[in-house]
Amino acid sequence: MPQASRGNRGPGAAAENRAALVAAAREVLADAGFDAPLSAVARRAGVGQGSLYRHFPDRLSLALAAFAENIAELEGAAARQDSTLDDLLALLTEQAISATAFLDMLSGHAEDPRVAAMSERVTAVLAGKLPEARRSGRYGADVTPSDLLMALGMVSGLIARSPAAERRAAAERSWALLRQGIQGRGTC
Amino acid sequence: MPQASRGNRGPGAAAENRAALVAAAREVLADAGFDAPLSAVARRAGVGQGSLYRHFPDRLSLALAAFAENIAELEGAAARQDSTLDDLLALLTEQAISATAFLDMLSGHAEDPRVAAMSERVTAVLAGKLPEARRSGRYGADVTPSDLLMALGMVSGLIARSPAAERRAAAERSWALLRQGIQGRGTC
Amino acid sequence: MPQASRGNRGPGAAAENRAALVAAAREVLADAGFDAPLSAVARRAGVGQGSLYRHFPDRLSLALAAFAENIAELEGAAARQDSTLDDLLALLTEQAISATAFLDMLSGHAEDPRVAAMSERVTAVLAGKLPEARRSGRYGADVTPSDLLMALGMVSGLIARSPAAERRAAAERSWALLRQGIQGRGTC
Amino acid sequence: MPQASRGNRGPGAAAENRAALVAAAREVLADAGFDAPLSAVARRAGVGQGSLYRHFPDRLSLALAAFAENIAELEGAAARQDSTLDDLLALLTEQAISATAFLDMLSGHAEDPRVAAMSERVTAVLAGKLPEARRSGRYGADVTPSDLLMALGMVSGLIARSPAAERRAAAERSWALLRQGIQGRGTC
DNA sequence: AATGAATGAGTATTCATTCAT
DNA sequence: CATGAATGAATACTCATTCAT
Repeated sequence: MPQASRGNRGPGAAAENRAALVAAAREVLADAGFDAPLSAVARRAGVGQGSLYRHFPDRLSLALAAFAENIAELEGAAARQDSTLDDLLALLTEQAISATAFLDMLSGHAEDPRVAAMSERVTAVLAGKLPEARRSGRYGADVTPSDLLMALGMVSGLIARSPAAERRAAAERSWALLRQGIQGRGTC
Repeated sequence: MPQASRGNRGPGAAAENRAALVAAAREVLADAGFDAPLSAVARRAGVGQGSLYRHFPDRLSLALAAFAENIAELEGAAARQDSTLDDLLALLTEQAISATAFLDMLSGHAEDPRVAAMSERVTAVLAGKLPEARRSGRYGADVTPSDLLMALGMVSGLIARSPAAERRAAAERSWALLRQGIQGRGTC
Repeated sequence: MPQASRGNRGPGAAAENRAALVAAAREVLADAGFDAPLSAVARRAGVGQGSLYRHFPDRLSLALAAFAENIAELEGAAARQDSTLDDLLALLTEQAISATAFLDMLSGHAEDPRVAAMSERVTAVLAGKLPEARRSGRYGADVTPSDLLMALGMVSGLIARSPAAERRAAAERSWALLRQGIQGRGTC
Repeated sequence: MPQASRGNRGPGAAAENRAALVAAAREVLADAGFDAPLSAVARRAGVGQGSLYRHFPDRLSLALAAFAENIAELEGAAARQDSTLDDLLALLTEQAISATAFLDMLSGHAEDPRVAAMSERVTAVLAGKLPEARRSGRYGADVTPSDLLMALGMVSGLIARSPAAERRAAAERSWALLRQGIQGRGTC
């Protein structure tokens, strides 16, 4: 819902504007995907186009800011001793369900150093929980953190193309498949 | 390479035009993805924009026609007695590598009945080879044809976001993961 | 004065539109210079933006079309047996007075092959009259057609920065200087 | 190279800011021409936009300040007894080569009284050297200081539209033409 | 008086879609 | 039924100018 123009509220509004832009970007990117019109973000933030470009000179920098919160949440979860790799993947999946654009960005712009850094943070977090997860037997010895990131990208891509109502189900089905593998467990 | 305009060749050219549009769509959608400008298709086909819309009232109907050939090829392969499920998945993966738009369409527009019908044909083909594949031990007992289609969609989504040069590698990595599963095979 | 929208008048309007665009471009470029907004041209022509871009994919192609008439007029004048080099330069000066953008384009975009071709045509026309002009004693033996084009560019540049009311006077003063030279004629 | 922001240095910084703006304007106008973005000037000066507008309410007043140094240099050169008119024109030409915007401003905004005053100073300087120059025979009896200023404007205009690498050559060719005149020297 | 952010109008360009011939 | 042009909405991006602090 576009805010009414609030006039020039001066430099003091900078932080407020930035926050409004980030919040608006979260919503707009969630709704319309990574390629959503930036003008829509400015409009929803109740902020002039110019301010958007001042704070975020390109789409990627806006998206990175919008999803910084996702990373923070993830790292926060990882910091809790009792959290497992499964928990983190579940969290990331929830994030993907509410905004596909997040993991889409990670998979789709790997060449950008800022995106690479963000991917790295995700990878690091997953890597931290992997040894224990392997011990639990739920993760194979040869699964790497990078495999997990790729899997997340695949799940996210699938979600992105599912109608909103079916996203959770799609996520579950795809994780089930990824866990078990097509070959299934040997009958032994 | 855009065809030179062939002038107004009159009503008799209908079939020819349709074929040219389909061929052009294959190329353009492969190059520029599912969202490629339709004008580019008409241009490459050497056909007026109006004719494109007459034959194919919307993007989806054009894409369906463009990829009908993929399905035909797939069914042809399935008809050969000695072809295995692995062969068919390999073929579909090759198709995805050369034109991501194909499987993207199947995953991304499942609500359209024509797309659903096409998905159905793919599913049917896979289903036909599945029992034997299970017997070979390479596919788990609980894997459904629909799982396979979903997996294809996931692979295709991943490919779509990879730079062209890395697509084959991405496809291989993702299939490896999907086959084996994250849990790996039990040690038994 | 912007025309009211005339709706989609169909392909038959193509030539009419093109002509309207060229005419509008002549006026707009004359008024606002070579960098005038293209949207103003479309508006004045009473034509959609898209049509403008269809006919003229870039600014230069529009300007070239707009000033093709200038060249034609020049070549027409040159074709008359009794016309002199002075006449042609006077004509070009008049053209520059009514639309600086013409010669500005020739001086300022020499790298474009289409512009180069147009400059070439001007040069050729001047070259044709130069021998006789030299015999008349009004042009030095060492003056080349390219010198003349450069001189035209200088005059045009001067005109461009003069207020409209003073353009003719500026043109006259500058030609006087260029003819006579700063050193003046020796007293002999 | 843009200066790092120096923070709010308070009212005392006024003179310093002004100087920084002038210096920045010299560089930016030289690089990007008279129409360069003013924001670029403020940025390079390391000064807020507001300060720029406070010191220089419009583009012209900034440009005038920026080029005051050119005038000073010119008057300094003129003050040396052994300097000739040729020297001064050479100096002005060098100035035009390094920053077209200077003479462009003089030719293009003659209606502004401040610009007129600056032109007047240039004219006066040239006028001072003209009698002697005439005696040397290199300048005709009827050449006025105002002619010289006009010639400078023409040369500058030509330079402005030449690629940077060709500016010196263009200046030389055009001065050659202006000196000699199109008619050349009579054979007498 | 300095700062630096806010604003929004303006411009280029693209493309889906319609329509006269 | 083909043609190809017309249309205009949409979008990215830039900058001059104003203004709260």
